[in-house]
Amino acid sequence: MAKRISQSQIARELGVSQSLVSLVLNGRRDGISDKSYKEIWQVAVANGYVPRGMQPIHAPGSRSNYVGIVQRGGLKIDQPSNTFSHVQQGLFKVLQQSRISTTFLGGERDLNEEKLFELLGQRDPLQGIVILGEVSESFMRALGELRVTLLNVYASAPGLCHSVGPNEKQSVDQIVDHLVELGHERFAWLGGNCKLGRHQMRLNALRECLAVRDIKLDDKFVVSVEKGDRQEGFDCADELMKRVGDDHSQAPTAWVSYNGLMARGAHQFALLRGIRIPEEISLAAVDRTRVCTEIHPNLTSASSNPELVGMEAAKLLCKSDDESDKNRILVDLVIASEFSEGETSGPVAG
Amino acid sequence: MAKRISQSQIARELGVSQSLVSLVLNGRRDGISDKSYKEIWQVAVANGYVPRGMQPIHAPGSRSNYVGIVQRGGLKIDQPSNTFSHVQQGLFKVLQQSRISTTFLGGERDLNEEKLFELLGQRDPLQGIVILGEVSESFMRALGELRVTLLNVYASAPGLCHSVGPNEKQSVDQIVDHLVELGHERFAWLGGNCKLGRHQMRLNALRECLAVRDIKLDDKFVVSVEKGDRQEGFDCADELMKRVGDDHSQAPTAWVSYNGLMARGAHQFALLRGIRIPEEISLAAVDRTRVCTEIHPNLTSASSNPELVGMEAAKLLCKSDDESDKNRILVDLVIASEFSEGETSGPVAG
DNA sequence: ATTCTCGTTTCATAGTTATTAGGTCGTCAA
DNA sequence: TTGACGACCTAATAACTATGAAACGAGAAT
Repeated sequence: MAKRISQSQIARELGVSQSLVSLVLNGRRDGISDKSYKEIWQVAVANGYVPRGMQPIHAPGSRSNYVGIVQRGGLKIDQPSNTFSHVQQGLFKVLQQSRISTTFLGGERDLNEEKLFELLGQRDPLQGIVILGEVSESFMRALGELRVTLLNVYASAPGLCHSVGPNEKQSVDQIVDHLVELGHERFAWLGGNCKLGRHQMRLNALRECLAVRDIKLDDKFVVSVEKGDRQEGFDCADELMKRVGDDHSQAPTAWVSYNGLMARGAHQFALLRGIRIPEEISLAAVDRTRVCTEIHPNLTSASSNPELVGMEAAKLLCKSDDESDKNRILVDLVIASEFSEGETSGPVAG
Repeated sequence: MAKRISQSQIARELGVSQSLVSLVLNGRRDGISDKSYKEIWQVAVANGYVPRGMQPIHAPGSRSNYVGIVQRGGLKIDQPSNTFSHVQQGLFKVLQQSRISTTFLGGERDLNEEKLFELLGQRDPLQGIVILGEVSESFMRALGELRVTLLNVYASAPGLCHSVGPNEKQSVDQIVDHLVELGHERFAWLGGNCKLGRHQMRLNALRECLAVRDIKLDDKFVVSVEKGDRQEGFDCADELMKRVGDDHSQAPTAWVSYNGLMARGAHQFALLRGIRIPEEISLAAVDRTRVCTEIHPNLTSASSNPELVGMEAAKLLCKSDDESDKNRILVDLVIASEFSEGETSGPVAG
């Protein structure tokens, strides 16, 4: 580690006295020329001068004023209508009671190890960082280098940090239960974000929940695409109907979609094609965000309440420093799923 | 001003040596008992010990590490699909280059003067605060007490702070121009957030733009409601069609909506009722957010790009301290509007 | 009991920073 | 020319902090 620079060195470099440097760096302005003031600060900062006596970064268990937020790659701040904005709302609700505020650090793509250090090096330490969604392991390790409590929501990084997530199995089970009770036996899957583990979890859960009830999910009616927005829901429904073709006897009567946004897209597709929901097709989504109820018809849906996910995450972060460092026990919370019957599901036709 | 406390005083208070205090406050952990470490930090912080050599606050043109964000009442973080998330994206884009991050302070409702002081009293000062939307003057004054640069987007508080906003007149003019060119002469307004000045500005702009072209906006076809979300668009369209009644001869052929969300709601209403867009009705929105293009049909729309609004706001904040305090000149920026022809507008029927 | 070891703390002092009284150098008016 | 003044800066030194070597004390090993 290079030796720290001293005020005297700064003074020598500029040909002034150490006294002057001291005065300037402590903010004295009267009786000091603007030129000196600026030059001295400039040299001080450029040479990485740091104050003596205390490095606030090392303060233990001091509640910091900030919690950082990092998003998985592929998301930008301006596409938030999904789950994560609810998570943030939950975080905010709890954290504001401790006068902690949340700060957005960036997305997986915007950040690398170097940038993270730059970003966090100089300011007061964060209470923790919440990672929204699934990020690469290398990225997670880079975050780990920061020696800050990490917490991953809607994804887990086993062994690397805490996590809070939804109960996918239960959500899908609630949906299937409801649809089977209505008489549905032929299901379709409208899948999005298919590269994410989350998609696989939901689809697998669907297969298993159907299997338990002696129903097989026909691969022909499993449509999955890369993203998970409204348009993708529309496209999936389109593709699904193409696969169904003219033989309607075996066509699925219940569509389960990866999330609420896609369900809305699929619903719009149905409206355009004159497919009546819920009379002909029942539509349900694994979701519990605002999109389910933002407009009629409300979506039949089940998932863990993302606001609760955020609230639990916040509680975990607030607690984390009481015991902290020693007992590095990682917590994985699974939030219970809630089911809501909407206007997009009904008894099977005929 | 009270005299600053020294390491030796901390040491005396705890009955340890100054050396130990020095080691601890510089973050040394090996060979130091946890008890000492915590006690020393605790006393140091409690007594307001500050490091020597430099007070970064006084650095000239020192950028703070944070910009605060405050939302108008009536919005929560989890209902962001609208304009402001784009604004935040723009802020982020520019600010991250200066290693500044944004931090959410709360909504107009969550905050009062006292809370603001609590929130900001102890941490390093903010580079500035961005106020999203229209807030009460008393709230704005409370913010003013913080002695931080303020900037209002999508609203202006004349004489109190900077502002950056869209060019409503131009947006509406572009829309009207486009629709009139297509032959439309009978217009309807689907208005939302009617209590906000923004709504009035847009509606007035529409009246004026039509007047210039010798078209009168029939008050019968001006529908305005309190909120401005998808459902409200649906409801407005519903109400509008009720007012049209059976006499279709004078029915409006062009619907202009307050924003994109409401246009989507109105579009869904049209789909349900079998009203064909754009064949029977042309639909346009004052908007430039993702909602315009998130799914087909793209909306015909015009407005200032909210991301640009955010970017300009960020630039203003970064600049604001170079000259800063002395010349307290308030800036009001108006961002040019962009028009985009979508799939929801077409030549008038007949 | 003695010696060793290890974790913790202090001593002693070199290295840095704060502060006050005073110096230098233009400028301006008598 | 002179001296008063103000803006800017430094010398000198008091005050504070950092750090390697040494000390201390509680077990563990001999």
